[in-house]
Amino acid sequence: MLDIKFIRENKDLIKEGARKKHIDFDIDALITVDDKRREKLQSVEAKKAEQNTVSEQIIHVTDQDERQKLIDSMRIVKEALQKEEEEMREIMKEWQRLMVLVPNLPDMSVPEGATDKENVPIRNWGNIPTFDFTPKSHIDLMLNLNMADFDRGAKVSGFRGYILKNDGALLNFAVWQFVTDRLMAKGFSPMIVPSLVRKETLVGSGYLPQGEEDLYKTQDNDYLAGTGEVATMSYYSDEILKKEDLPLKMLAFSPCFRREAGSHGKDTKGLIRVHEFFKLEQVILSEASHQTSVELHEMLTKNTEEILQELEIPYHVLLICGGDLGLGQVKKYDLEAWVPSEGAYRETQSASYFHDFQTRRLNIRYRDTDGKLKFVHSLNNTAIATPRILVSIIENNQNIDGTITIPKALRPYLGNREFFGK
RNA sequence: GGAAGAGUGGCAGAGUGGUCGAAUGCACUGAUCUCGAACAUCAGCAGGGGUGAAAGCUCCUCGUGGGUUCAAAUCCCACCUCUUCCGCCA
Repeated sequence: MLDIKFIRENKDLIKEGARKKHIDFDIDALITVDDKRREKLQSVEAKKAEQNTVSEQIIHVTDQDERQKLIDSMRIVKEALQKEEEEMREIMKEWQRLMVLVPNLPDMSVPEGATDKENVPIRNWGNIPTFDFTPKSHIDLMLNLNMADFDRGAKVSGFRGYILKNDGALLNFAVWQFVTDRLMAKGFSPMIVPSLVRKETLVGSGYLPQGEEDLYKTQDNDYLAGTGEVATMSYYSDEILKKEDLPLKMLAFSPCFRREAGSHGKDTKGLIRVHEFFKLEQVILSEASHQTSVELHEMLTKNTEEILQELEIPYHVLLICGGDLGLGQVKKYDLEAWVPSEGAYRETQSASYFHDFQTRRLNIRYRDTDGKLKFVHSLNNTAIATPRILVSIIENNQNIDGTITIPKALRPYLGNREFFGK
């Protein structure tokens, strides 16, 4: 959500931003509704002011006739006021509906483009492995080594179900612990946050009402969140933070649930796209400064790159184009890891910043040195998502005999073994 | 699942129909005192909106949303959250 004053004063910027994001938004319709809102507001307030003034008189008037006359006159004002307030409610409904559709402004450095095809690769790391044999998919590799079970996963859990077992389970634990250690060393506080959240929590973080389709809902009208960001951002909602505590760096672990409603037929096998997965998410709340947001965004991206580098996974970084940005995002980098069986990079991490777009709705503020309350800035980036990242770890490190070389960084977490399958 | 109670400013806590945006204390800020600090004394100190160049004027907010009333923190209804007790369970 943006500030209506800012919107009114920067109509052209908003228009240009929406164009760049390829979001169809009629700003003039919003301005028209806002004009109505202001007009009605003034009229309502004038009546209330009258009501307050006369109420004051009623208290002090001793003459009973005079008093009754005042009360009668207020009865008329009251009726008119009730009618106008009803009109105001209607206006506000429309106003709010439009306000949550206003896209945040993309950064200058965001490239033009309509779809993910126009995202711009800005750097590569690592050498794509060449195999003198036909590389197997993680599905075959894991089945052969008894690290996973997909048939029984589907039997138990349904479509896209999976079970990690033995070294597959241990590898997952190792990845979590490794990433947690690295980010704690960079000042992130580890947290385990709920996936089962209230509707208000999702509305506050902007995943509802738009994202209803992709969320699981319980019979108590709670939801299963698709990312730990939801609970983590809401953690400080309606609070005033201390400036000296900023930036708050959180590393949130949570199970994540996605219905994948729009992805039927995509990635139907294996661990790439599943309904239930786990994520360690970096979330930052910082002072309200564009410069700080930019610096922290680069830092978040670097953190994740370092993790992939230590895991020895070839990846590239994409600068996301306007049309592929979310409503609130100012700028986003996606990291994609190499998947040999597909001969392609697949998205594993995503780093964005929002300025105060999220925190305005969540009402997270701090008192700045000038004494004013300001909305904090928010940023987030995946630290690691499992089991998807296991795909790249396993496939890139496979050997001709079907064994898997364990990346050095993970060995301390796996009893200093060098291989799976030996 | 059953029963009872509670939600007021950054925090604690008073306030049961009009003089209440709200006593008091703590915290915080400034001044005085001091070589400096602590102590003490004095003063200031909720958030948001409208209008205005500004000073100012004005509206809203006592968990949330409705209602009663000329008038609601205060009365009524619904919902949310928390606490305590009983039951059940890990």
